[in-house]
Amino acid sequence: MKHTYEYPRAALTVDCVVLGFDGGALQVLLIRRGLAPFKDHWALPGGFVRVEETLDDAARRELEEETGLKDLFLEQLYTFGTVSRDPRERVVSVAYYALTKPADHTTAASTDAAEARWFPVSDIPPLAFDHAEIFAAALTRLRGKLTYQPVGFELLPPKFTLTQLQRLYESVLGTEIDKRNFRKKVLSYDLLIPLKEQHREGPHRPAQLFRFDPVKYERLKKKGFLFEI
Amino acid sequence: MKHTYEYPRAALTVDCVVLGFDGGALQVLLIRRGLAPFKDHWALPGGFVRVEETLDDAARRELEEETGLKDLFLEQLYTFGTVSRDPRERVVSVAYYALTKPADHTTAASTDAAEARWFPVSDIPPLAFDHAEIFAAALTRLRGKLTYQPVGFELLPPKFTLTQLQRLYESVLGTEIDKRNFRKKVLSYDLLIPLKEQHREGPHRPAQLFRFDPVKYERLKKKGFLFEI
DNA sequence: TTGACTTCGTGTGAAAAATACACATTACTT
DNA sequence: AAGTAATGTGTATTTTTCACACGAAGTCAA
Repeated sequence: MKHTYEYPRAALTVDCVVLGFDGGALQVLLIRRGLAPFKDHWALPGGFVRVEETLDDAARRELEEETGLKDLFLEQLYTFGTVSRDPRERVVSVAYYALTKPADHTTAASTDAAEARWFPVSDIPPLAFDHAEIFAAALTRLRGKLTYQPVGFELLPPKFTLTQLQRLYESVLGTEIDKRNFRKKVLSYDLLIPLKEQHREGPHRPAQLFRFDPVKYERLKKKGFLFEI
Repeated sequence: MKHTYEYPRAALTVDCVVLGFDGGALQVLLIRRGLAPFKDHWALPGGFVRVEETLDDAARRELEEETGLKDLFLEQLYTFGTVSRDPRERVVSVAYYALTKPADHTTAASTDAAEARWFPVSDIPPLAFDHAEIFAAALTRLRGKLTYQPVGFELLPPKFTLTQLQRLYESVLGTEIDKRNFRKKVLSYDLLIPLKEQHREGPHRPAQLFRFDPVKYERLKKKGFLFEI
């Protein structure tokens, strides 16, 4: 069936920058394109927006179809509308970025329709279309967001140690942070709940596990609270 | 001429939230719709994106066509893609927000194709489509941006007094700021150049005029500088 | 069992930044 | 010349940020 309009229309797509943290470095999930243009190049997962679904729905659908990931933190980033960003025709892409917890990673790896792979953000291959630009925007956004909103927890498992949290901040922001000052600060917000469990690993003192308290955060946010590191 | 595609496509529009400051309150520029749907309702200026122009270009073109404003600070805000936001058909709108200096205001008033009017943001009429939501997003963005980037100058004339700048911050952020502390802080950034002129008005001491130094700001920004109030 | 090793967990003092606060100055008006 | 109205300025206090070192708890191997 054909669809006809009085004026030419751009095609509308969504593209997702999926970020994860493996404990050491920030990673991004890329898929290898099976079709032209940019066949066999690495690209961000994404695809066309259907006419009866919202943009958010489209992003979640494409993400699940192409990577198997679902129920993750997802936020609109920016809309890219350069005229020739797609060599075939005018395509406007609404970019999203998503944050995944390590538990989700395996899910992603298993559901391999097209090839999907994690790359450390410091070392990614050339990307199709203007995806390098979109990726850079996502990274900038994450860095900005991390310093004034508690999104870091989206990248960690539900139970985590303060050292893991600090490593995450250090590796995303590219800075070194003093351990005592960092702990003092994050604990002062009273948003981390110490669990009865400890994290044992290696021949050394085990670490206290915490979980994030999103309910308390929502309450604080309504009063105009900012989570700053 | 007709344009046919294999799958149905959403129409793509831009909408602009144009904000101005008249010295007392923040204002938004609205136009009255001449056509259905929402005929005679107030709405944000905007219109369809042409297939051969970028999103930014479309926003600037529509703004000039509908309000006569050009060369203003313009930034993409968010893309609104709810399925039924337009009762006619699927329309996805890329929203922008723009900041105007008072000098531009008159230009806007004169170029009256459709009726355009400034409204204080605290008292706007019911808006067409989901424009109230877009407007709210723009206001939130401006408030956020004002506190960590020097965008306030985009809302003031090229030469302004520190009191005018303070009034702007107070009225956008909805807070009262101590005069001495405010002046100390903004001057400490060394981004305001005192002019040889003074602003005389009324039976009282005249005020020193300043202008913003965007060149110095760009230099500082590259070194990772944040303008915080 | 003891000592070596490794990461965890904690407090204080100094420096910098944010905040609270009041009055003389300058011009215009009558 | 006196009244009025907004401009312009400094200091003391509190809060926040920053720099910095060592004992505790566990594993492993001799």
